[in-house]
Amino acid sequence: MLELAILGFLCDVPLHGYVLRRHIAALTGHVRPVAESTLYPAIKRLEKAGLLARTTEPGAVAAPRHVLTLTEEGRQELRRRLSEPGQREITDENHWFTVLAFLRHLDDPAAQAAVLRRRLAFLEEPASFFYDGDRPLRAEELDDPFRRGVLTIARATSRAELTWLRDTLASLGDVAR
Amino acid sequence: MLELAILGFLCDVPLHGYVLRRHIAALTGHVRPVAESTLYPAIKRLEKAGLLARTTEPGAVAAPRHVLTLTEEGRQELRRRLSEPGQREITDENHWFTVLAFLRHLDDPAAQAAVLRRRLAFLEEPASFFYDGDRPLRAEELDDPFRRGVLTIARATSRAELTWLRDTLASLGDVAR
DNA sequence: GCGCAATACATCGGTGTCGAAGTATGGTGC
DNA sequence: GCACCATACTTCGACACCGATGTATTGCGC
Repeated sequence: MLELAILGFLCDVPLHGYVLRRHIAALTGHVRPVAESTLYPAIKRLEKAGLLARTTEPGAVAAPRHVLTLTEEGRQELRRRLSEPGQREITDENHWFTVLAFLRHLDDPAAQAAVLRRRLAFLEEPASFFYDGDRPLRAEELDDPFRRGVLTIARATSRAELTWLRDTLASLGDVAR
Repeated sequence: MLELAILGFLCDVPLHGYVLRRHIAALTGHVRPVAESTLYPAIKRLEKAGLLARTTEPGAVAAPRHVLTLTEEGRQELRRRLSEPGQREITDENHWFTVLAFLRHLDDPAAQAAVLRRRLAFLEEPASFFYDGDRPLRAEELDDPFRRGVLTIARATSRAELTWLRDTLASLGDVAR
């Protein structure tokens, strides 16, 4: 998720670590802050893997800055991660939103639609948080107001996302089935 | 989050690891599966900390089962974690839902309301995923349909949750301010 | 009688993440 | 002139988490 965000931001324009950090903080920071000591090693990993290159510039205001540029391999890897996301990227909203934030970098509408369809399939299968044996419980069946809240909120999210997914798939020229 | 779920489930009734695993899978598994090799060490941690006790029973169907019971310290720790959740528990929906799933174990309505108010405060402060400088961008201002989706979905979730939060706070006898 | 799934738990190496602290520079307030 | 903050990046130890693999038992289908 973090690596995807790094690749995604650098795909637009070269950045140095500090600005990248602020970009990532804006994207996911209010929900899940990223520590500096997580970001910089992640950058190193990606650099070591040849996905991004670093050129040192004298710091405009402070310490020397490492301007990071996505390599061609990095660009390919970004497209690979976007077109073949892991299951966690599909099911976990935090990860999913990161995929969505950069999905435009996948220039093939069919490939974009394929990713959206995976999320659609996930949302369409009946799943709950609370069960009576194997039977998913509906909000109305719960006494607990807090658990009822979970289902109420999840349902609202799901509904909004299903609508958006179907609309967007249609506008991508995807044939509904 | 995992530890909270373990404590929460065991607060109701003693369970052995395998059943606990299925309970947790039902609660959060469709979004974020928990590996066996994560659950059992977590159980050991909690046991070592004196939060739960283990009694070995001959397995009804297979290997001997370790029936886990929450100790009095465990019960206190659960209440502590519920009444003073970390910031991540408030901001990250995955964690927040786990808190909500067990918030009823906090028997004081005022304490429950205090937790809900923290989430309310978080949702009420203006935050986006995408910015133009410091100014949060609205869905309508985005060209990217996928980023627009993120904002659309997040807004729907936020709206539903705010409604639910205010209703529930009112029914808990909490005075709106 | 054999394979296979489900039950039930344990171990282990690799790695991602975090908190805390450290280094260094330049600008601002007092 | 000095503290303090923002910029910009690094190092380190601790540890939660994961995938793979192992062990053992019971019950089912064929």
